[in-house]
Amino acid sequence: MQHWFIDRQAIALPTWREAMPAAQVLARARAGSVVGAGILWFRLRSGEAASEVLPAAGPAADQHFVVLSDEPDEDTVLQCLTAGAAGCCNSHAAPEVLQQVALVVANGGLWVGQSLLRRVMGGTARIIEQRQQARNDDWSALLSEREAEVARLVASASSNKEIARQLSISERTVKAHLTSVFEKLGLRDRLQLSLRINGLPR
Amino acid sequence: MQHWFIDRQAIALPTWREAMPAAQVLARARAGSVVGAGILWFRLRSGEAASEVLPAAGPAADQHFVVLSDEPDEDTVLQCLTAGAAGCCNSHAAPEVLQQVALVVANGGLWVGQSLLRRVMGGTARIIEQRQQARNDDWSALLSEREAEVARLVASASSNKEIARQLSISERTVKAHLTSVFEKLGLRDRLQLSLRINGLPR
DNA sequence: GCCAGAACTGTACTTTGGTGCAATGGTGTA
DNA sequence: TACACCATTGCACCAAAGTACAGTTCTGGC
Repeated sequence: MQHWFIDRQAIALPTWREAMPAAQVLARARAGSVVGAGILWFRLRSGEAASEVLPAAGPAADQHFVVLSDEPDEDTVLQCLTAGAAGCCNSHAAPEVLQQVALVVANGGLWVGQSLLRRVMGGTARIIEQRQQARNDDWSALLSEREAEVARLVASASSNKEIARQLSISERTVKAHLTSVFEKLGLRDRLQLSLRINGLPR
Repeated sequence: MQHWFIDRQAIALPTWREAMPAAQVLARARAGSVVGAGILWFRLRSGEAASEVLPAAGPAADQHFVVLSDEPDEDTVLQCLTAGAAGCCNSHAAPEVLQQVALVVANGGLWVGQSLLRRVMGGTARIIEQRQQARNDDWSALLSEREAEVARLVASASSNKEIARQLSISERTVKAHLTSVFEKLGLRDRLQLSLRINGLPR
C-alpha cells in the first residue's frame, strides 16, 4: 500500500516518516497531478477547513483519504468525514497509531479518535435515552388534567399571572397546581419542568 | 496478547479459531475464576442483553472486553459500550476483521462496526448541525463570552446560586450577566432564555 | 353515607429572580 | 490619553415563585 503525505509545503513530520518510510511527500499544489492509488494523508493546519484541503471529487476507488489535523475536535472530524475522508487523527499522533489508522482505513474501515468516539457514542446514548424518556410522555400520565394544562403553559414560558388569566382561575390556584406538579415529577422549579416537557436540552 | 472466548457453551466458531489459534474457549460459568489478562471475547446470542453477559465489574486493568453479537444493531452496540466493552462486532465476522478488532482494542481503542459508525456519525453530524443552527440563532453572537456561559447554564436549569458556585463568582454577578443577556436578546426571564437557547416549539 | 381525589381559593411567609445605582479594575482602540 | 466594553461586586428594593396551613365544593366509587 502506497502512502502519500500531502501538505501545503511538502513537509513531513518525523513521526510520519517513521510510520511509513516509503511514503511520498507532496505539496498540495502538485498533488492533483501526481498522486496515484493508496492512502492519501492530508495535513489540516490550524484554521484550515477540511473542505479547502480535501479534493472536492473525493477519493478514487483505489484511494482512501485520511486527515491529519493540528487541532482535531468533534466538528473537524465530522467535516472530514463529510468531505470524504475515512479518518481523522492528530497530526502528532505516534507512529504506531498512524500505522493502525492505515490498517483500518486500508480495509475499508473508518477511523475516529477514541476520545471523540467515546464522546459521540456517549452523546448518542444520552440522546436515545432522552428520546425514550420523551416518548414515554410519562410526565402527563402522572398528572391530573388541570395540572398538565398548567404545566404545558409553564413550559411555554408563561408567568403564573398569565396562566391564571388564561385559565380564569386565581394565581394562587396556579401555584397550587404547580406545587403538586413539582412534587409528582420530582422537580424543583418551572425551568426544570420546561426542560422535562420540551424534551431535554438536546 | 492472550485471547479468551467466552460463550454459554464453550463453543468457538471456526472463524474465531482461525483468527486466534492460541485462544482459550470457556463457558460463562467457569470464566469468572479462570480468565486472566488479555482480550475477553463475549458471545452475545440472540435475545441476550449485554448486561447479562458482561461481568458487572467491568474489565480489569489488563483486560479488554469485546462483544461478538449474533444480532449487532445500534442499541446493542451502545449497550455493550455502556457495559464496559471496548468493541462490538458480528459474531460471524471474518478472521481478518477479528484480528483488526483485537489490534485496535489492545491498543486502547474502541471498535464499532463501520456501518454503525457511519450511521452514528451521520446522526451526530445532523444533530450538531441542528445544534449549531439553533445556536447560530445568533444568540451567542450577541453575547460576551461570560454572558453566553451563564446563559447556557441557565438553559440547563441551574439556579443563580449554583451558577455562581460553578463559575466561582458572586450571585450578584450572575444576575448582572443575566440582566445584560435579557436586555440584549429582548427576553423577559430565564424561562424564555431557556426556550430561546434550547430551541423553541416543535 | 363515607371517603378519596380533584379543583379551587385565601392568608401569610420564605426564597429566588431581576433591577437600579454605584463603584473598581482590566483590555483594547481611536 | 480618553473612551468603550467587559467582568466583577455591594446594597437596596420590588416582583415573582414557591411553600405551609387551612378551608370549600364537587364527583365517583365502595
